[in-house]
Order: sequence, then structure tokens, then C-alpha cells
Amino acid sequence: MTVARARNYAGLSADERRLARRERLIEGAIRAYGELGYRNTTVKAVCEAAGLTERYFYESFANSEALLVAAFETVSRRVFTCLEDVRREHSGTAEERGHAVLRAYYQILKDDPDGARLFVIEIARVGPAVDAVWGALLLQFGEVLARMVAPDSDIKPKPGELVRAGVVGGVVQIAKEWIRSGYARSVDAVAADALKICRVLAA
Amino acid sequence: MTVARARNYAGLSADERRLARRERLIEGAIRAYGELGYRNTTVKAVCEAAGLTERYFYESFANSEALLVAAFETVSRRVFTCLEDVRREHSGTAEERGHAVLRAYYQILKDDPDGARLFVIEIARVGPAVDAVWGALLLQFGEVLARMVAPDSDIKPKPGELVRAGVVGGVVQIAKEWIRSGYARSVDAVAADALKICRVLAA
DNA sequence: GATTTCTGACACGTGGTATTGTCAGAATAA
DNA sequence: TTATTCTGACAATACCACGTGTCAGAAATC
Repeated sequence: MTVARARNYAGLSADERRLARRERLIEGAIRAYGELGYRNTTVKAVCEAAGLTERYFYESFANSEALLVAAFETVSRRVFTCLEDVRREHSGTAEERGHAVLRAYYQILKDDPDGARLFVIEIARVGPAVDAVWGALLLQFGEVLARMVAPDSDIKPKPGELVRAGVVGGVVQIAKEWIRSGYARSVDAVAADALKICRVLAA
Repeated sequence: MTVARARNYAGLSADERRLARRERLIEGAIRAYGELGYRNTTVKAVCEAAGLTERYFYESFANSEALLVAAFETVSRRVFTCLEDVRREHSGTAEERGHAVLRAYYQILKDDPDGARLFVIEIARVGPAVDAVWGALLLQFGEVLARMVAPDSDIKPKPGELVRAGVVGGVVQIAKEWIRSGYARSVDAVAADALKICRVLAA
């Protein structure tokens, strides 16, 4: 019985290599889900997109849903980081700021169609665990939208939870339709439409 | 080779019996989907809920999705008939009429939780064919909402397609959240929240 | 160069459901 | 009553993808 000593390959430790494969799987998953949809994407297909074999899938993820969640959170992090930056660094009226944040949101979706499909469409209704992640994100998104249109020095009575949920649902539905149309209209026009709905939060 | 002559059973012709079984399957499906969710509902489970065996499932439906669509359309017909009645027979301002229609919508969802879950939640993201049905319904719903808040004698520039889609998405999202909460708030309060979003269509 | 660890390809077993097939018995008509 | 059609229960098969196991060869250390 020899104890396995971790050995460097290509200058990387075993842990580093494992992590690198994990990242490749996530990126492969984003692409594969974008092309085929999560439902039609087998473990095998993801691994092929990542240039790895099934063996390594189970090294990093317990099952397909775990990878889906990881891929979703990767995209989610990118989006929210961007939105928060725009919101924080924007100097202007609440109206202008709202438009800027929404523009950023839809711009990201346009720039990365695969990620967009995963982030907006494929994530929904996969199973209880994934749905919980999606639900949490909708809440977070609601927070962003609410602060986005709130006048800076304003502590007003919160709009009801349901109204906020409804606004988020509207903004996301617009994204879905826009994606389905092949990004037919301009980012600016779409953001303007979405802003109309978001104004409900400021009233 | 004897030609099968249709024989009456329980006073019903072969066609009548077949149709009756079809109805039972649909009602069983609404209940089963409501309890278990479409994904977790096997053909066997539907048949048990209907008091029939698998044999009769394939007599009326090619596959699970076909039954799902049939069940959805059954519920859909009930809902739209009701909404149209309310809208048509309501005399009052656009504002009042809008509130009345929305109240009717959410009241139906509350009165039939199984149907509601199917109509609002379970139908989404099952597959391309079913998604098409769902997409068509959202359009139809958008029409109803638009006419609902439109001042009677008014032909104004249509709000953009995306805005309408967004409003529908908002109303439906509110329904989802409300259902998930176990119908925590009153129908009236929910309808009022939804109306806030629908007003975007009138602006 | 010898040895050990890592990698990638592939094949097999597994589980669960859809779908079809069979058949005995119940209900009906003659 | 007798023959025929319908009904419901159950068995058999098909199928699909997951998840695991095996193994030869590549890449590294000594």
C-alpha cells in the first residue's frame, strides 16, 4: 500500500488541476445548455463541450443539477456585479439610473446569448433544489430594481412583496420574449419598456 | 372475421364511453398534477386518479404531454370564459373593470388550487409543444388585460408588444408567489397589486 | 530508464417509466 | 342460455441516461 502523493502536472497541483477541470465543465455547460437546453443536455454532452470525459464530471459535481446550479451562479455573479457597479457609480436622477441599470442588464443578456438562456430560461422549473436557487435570485433582483428606482434620499413605505415580485416577473418576461425574438429590438428600447414597469415600484 | 358491432354499455355508445373516459382522465390529471406536479406524475398515477388503467390512457392520448395540454386547455377555457364574462358585463370605469377582472382571475385560482397549479405553474417548460401552448395563452391573456384597462371609447397607440408581455409576466408572477404563499393575502389585495402593474398598459 | 501517478476512452450494470400485449371475467344482446 | 363484445388487471418489452468500473497509455518523479 503506497500512499498516493499528489504530483504536479503541467506545473499545477492536483487541486489546481481539479479546479481547472471544474471551471472547464462550467464553461462547457453554459455553452451546451445554451445550444441544446438543459433538458436535452446529457452529462456526456457537457463533458464533450468541456473536452473532458464523464469520469471528471463526477469528480466535481454530484449530478447534473449541481452543475446547473454552479453554472447559473457563475453567470449570476457576473450579472449582479455589473448591475451593482452601474447602480452605485451612476450619478443622476433615479429615472436615469434606473434606465442605466436596465440597459446594463439587457446588454449583458445580448452579449452572451448562451449565458442569457441559462440565466433567464433554462434555470426555471428543473427541480425543487434548483427552483429554490431561482427563487432566491428573483428576490435579490427585486432588491436591485427597488433600490434602482428609489430616489436617493428616500425611505418610503416599501411596496408590497407581491408588487415587487410582479415587477421582477415583468422584467424577466420581457427578457424572455426579447431573447425568443432573437434580440429584435435595441437594448435601449427594451430597457425603456422595462422601466415603464419598474416605475410601479417608485409610485 | 367478424366485424365488431359497437355495443351499448350502461346505456352509452362506444363513442360516448370513450369520451367519458377521456373526461375522467382529464379531471384525474388535473388532480394528480396538482398534488404531485406534472414531472412526478406517471401515466399510472393519472390512471389511478381517474379510476382507469393504462390501457385507456393510450386510447385517448398519444402521450403524457397530450394529456397535459388537454387538461390545461380545459382549465384555460373555464378561466377565459369567466374573465370575458366579467369584462363584458361590467359597467363602470376602466379602473373598476380592471379590478373586477383581476379579482375574478385570482378568485378562480384560489377556488381551484389544483387547476391553478396546472394553469400557472406546471404548464411551463415541459417541452417545445407544450411551451407553444403556454406562449399562445400568454398572448391571449395580454389581449384580455389590455382591453380590460382600456377606456371604452378609446383607440390609442398600442403599447409595445414587450410592454404587454411584461405586464402579463408580472400578473402571472404575482399569481405564482401568491400560490406559493398558500394564498396568504386576500383576493382583493392581490388584485389591487396586480392592477398597479396593469395600469402601465393604460398610460 | 524504471516506477508510479494521472488521464482519457469506453463498456457495463442499474433503475425507472412508457408503451404494448395477453387474458380471464363481466356485461350485453340474441 | 349462449355467444360476443367490452373491461380491467397484470406481464413483458423497450428504452434512455446515469453513474461506476476497468484499463492501457501518457506524464511525471526518482
